[in-house]
Amino acid sequence: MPVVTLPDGSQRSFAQPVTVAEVATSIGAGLARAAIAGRVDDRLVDTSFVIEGDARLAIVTEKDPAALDIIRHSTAHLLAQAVQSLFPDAQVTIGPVIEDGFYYDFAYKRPFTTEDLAAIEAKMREIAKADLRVQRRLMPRDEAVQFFKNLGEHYKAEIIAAIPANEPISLYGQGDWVDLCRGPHVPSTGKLRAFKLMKVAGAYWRGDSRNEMLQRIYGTAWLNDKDLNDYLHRLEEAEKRDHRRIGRELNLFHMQEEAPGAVFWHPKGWSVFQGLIAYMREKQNAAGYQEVNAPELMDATLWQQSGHLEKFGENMFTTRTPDERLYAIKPMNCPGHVQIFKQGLRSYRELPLRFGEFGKVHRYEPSGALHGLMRVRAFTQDDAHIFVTEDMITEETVRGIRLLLDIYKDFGFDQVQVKFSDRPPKRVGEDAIWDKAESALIAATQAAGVEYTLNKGEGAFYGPKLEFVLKDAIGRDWQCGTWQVDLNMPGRLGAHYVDEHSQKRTPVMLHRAIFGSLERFFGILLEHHAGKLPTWLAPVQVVLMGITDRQNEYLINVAEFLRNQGLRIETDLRNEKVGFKIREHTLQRVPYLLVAGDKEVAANLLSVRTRSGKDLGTMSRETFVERLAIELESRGRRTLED
RNA sequence: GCCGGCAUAGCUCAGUGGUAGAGCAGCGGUUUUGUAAACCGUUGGUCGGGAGUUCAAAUCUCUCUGCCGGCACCA
Repeated sequence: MPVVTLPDGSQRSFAQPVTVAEVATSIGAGLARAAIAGRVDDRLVDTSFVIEGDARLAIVTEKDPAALDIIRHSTAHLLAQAVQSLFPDAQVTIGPVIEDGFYYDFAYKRPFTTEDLAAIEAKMREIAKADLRVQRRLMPRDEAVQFFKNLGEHYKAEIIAAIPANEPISLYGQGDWVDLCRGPHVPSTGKLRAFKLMKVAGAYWRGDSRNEMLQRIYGTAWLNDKDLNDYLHRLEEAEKRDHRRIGRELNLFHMQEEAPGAVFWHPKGWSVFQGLIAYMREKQNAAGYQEVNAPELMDATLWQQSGHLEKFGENMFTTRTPDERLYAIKPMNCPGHVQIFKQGLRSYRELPLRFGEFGKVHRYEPSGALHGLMRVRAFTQDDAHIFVTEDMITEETVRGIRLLLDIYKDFGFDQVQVKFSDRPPKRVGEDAIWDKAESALIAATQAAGVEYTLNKGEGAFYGPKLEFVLKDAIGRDWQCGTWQVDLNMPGRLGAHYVDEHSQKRTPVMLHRAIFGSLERFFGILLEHHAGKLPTWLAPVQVVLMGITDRQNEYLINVAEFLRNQGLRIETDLRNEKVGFKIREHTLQRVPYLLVAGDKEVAANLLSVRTRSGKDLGTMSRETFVERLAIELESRGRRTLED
């Protein structure tokens, strides 16, 4: 006699065990039709789930946040059924839900083509339309292994064989097709309406590059067509933000075949790049850092000593010179900074000693990893190494974290997530040293009052690290900053200081980067702002233009004035209509367009227009400069529009 | 690195074995113009590199390079 308690507190009793679907029907036909799954005592189940005893039950409809995942999961099954219907000897493997959709990996004798994809999608619609019932059944594990082996599904059999023998396996069937799955699923394929297959790609079996490559089909699925179309629209918008496209359109930089993974900075791009460096230099100087510069090319023996050649060698560029010496191009700045530290006898009184470098490093990245500015082989780091005593780790880390978060705020990144990465499998140094380094970093992080998540085994080969992840305007995560505690490298490279008892001690080295790679940070900024860089960074801040050539003299005069105020300005005196000029400079994302016609000249004013198309009216050149100064000083927190 | 796709004018792209095209940009001219595209004319290509098949290759084959989407990698 199960008594079912509904979310509103009302209770219904039944004479015998009932299914979720039956309870829904007893409440109303509309609810029964809308039911996607059930939540029995907070556990998600199918609508066919049988409630044996007293339980709390919520009918999961589209309004429930869990509905979308269930639909995506069921759509993955629909995909697999369609593939096996069209390609019977394709084997299924796994098909999980991912952000915005799902994928399913198949083993097949040949890669799927885009034509196959269209056919598969058509088949999916056909099956969805047939509204097949989705049925769950249980099978003992060993029987399930045999069942899938008999079907020729060796991957599936392998997955099941890894499940403990006493756990029964649930199988889901729709029509004549069946798959292993934990569930829950929609009650019938007709519930799946808004979906689209996106792309095919290779993916390694079990995510291991030593294994064979499977065919992965990606799809997206939503509650309705509107959500689906919104999603497709979002993708288009994201593509318009692509930094590679903006970089070309705004003439910021280019890359070419002869220099894979390296950037040719054009004047405008380099202006922004220099702006980033100038900003960081100012912040670092104020925070007690000293800027240094170390060689890009150093003898391989030094890199052997540091451990880089052994642990990092496959990512390093080396060069053999005519005198038969082997040099390595630096992939990191730390060994160079240790050399600077080692010059002369260091005293504990000098610590903390903070060395910063805008160091250009080269790393041989796998060709398939290269991606615009986001993943390059030659890049500039805002890299610093802080030499401290063990006692200083906490205080210095607290200061460092504060500086990092402060700087991110200036760029409009208020949401920063922190990850703690502990010892990786490939590392130098004794475990006892790692124990010490990890606990010191955790203690310091806690002292800074920062929440963090654990990133197991992802530390640097010489020490644990904190990673700072920024969220951009369209919700994507970007790992930028890093803070690392290193109890290994200084000792390996023979760095010492003399303590208050005249004892030689090995310093602790804290590695730090805030932008990370300036190239990458530049790319993130471009995408975050969709090319509309804040005025303080914009390569051209103001363009002056006239209506006819009668205003030229006036404009040249104003231009000189603005330039003398330190603004980056251009004049556009071309024989073009003002609408045409406005269009061009707006597309170039120039923050402010100043227009002068005969009226403005007569009144000694300027008509001010923003790149977002807003008309700010006319004002004098002095007022414009004054108001712009507020925007520049506040780093865009207050603009002319405010 | 692995799987797949792509590579034609500065950019975006047509061109499925038979004389390389369009729009925009550029250049020359006309136009003196009021807040997101004035008009006319015109230059521009070893069709990514190399090899092969063919009477004939942008087009078919092989190979190299790069890029794009994933996977792996991101020390």
